[in-house]
Amino acid sequence: MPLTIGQVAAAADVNIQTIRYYERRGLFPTPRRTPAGYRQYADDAVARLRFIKHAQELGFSLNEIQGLLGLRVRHTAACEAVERKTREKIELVQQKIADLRRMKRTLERLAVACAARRPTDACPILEALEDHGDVSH
Amino acid sequence: MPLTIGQVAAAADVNIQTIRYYERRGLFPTPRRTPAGYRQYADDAVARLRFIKHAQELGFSLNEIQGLLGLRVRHTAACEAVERKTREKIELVQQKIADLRRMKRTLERLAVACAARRPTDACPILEALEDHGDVSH
DNA sequence: CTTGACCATGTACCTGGGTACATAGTGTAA
DNA sequence: TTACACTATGTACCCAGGTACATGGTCAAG
Repeated sequence: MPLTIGQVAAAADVNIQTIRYYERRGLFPTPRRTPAGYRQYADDAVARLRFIKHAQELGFSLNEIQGLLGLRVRHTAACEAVERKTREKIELVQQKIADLRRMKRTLERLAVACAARRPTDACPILEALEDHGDVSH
Repeated sequence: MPLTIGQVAAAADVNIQTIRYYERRGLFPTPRRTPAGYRQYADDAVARLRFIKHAQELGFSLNEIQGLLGLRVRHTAACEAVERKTREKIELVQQKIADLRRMKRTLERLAVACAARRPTDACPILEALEDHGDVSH
């Protein structure tokens, strides 16, 4: 027995508007309608929303997720492509981690300099940020 | 001798529109004008833009940067506040790194499962994403 | 004195990922 | 049958951080 959009939204803990937004974006297939025009969903709609949310948590954009969902059509044949995309995403995530670590080291260096200042010194953090030199790399 | 907005933009490698945008946002003081209405900047405008860019690279939003710039008014007195904000930002960055590491571990687990699949299996990555279980944590 | 590069303003547009609101139709339970 | 919750559509709005465009004034060189 089919679900209404509200039931799907509640089950997946998502805003109704978000489902319609996904439909417009092409992330969600256009569902069957009741004679009155109400959208009718099967249970797999909830699974699809969960898929999208999980993939988002893993750092995939909606466009990327759309690609992943598109690959699902022919399951076995697509698995290699999905794995390739996953490995590409791992690379990106690793790069982000490296950037943030660099950022963190710089911030720590600045905080330490600040803590070590003599009372009347100018703020070393602000000066470092103004510096012409390469603060962040 | 004062600089035009175009000279400042070129020196800091920033779009002219961006400088006016910063002015609207309150990140940039309203500069003196020539009789014809042209903005006139001193050299420190370039330093200010570099400050903003460096701080952005370090993960500060424009609102946060506005706060930092505001603190510059009374230099020595503000240093402690700047240090505090910097340490808060370090915490946030550390949190982001931890999130990304978690994300990376999950992606790696999925990629490995995918590589180990038998030819006719369904794709374990897609199944894991659909799963009701906790994929990302 | 005209041409072209620069500057001014205001407004609209962009990406990403939605959310909100107005207005109208529907379904159901007391 | 009337009240209320739910759904439909279309449109506008939100955040951040800008970018682009239209229209007009200014300045310096030739």
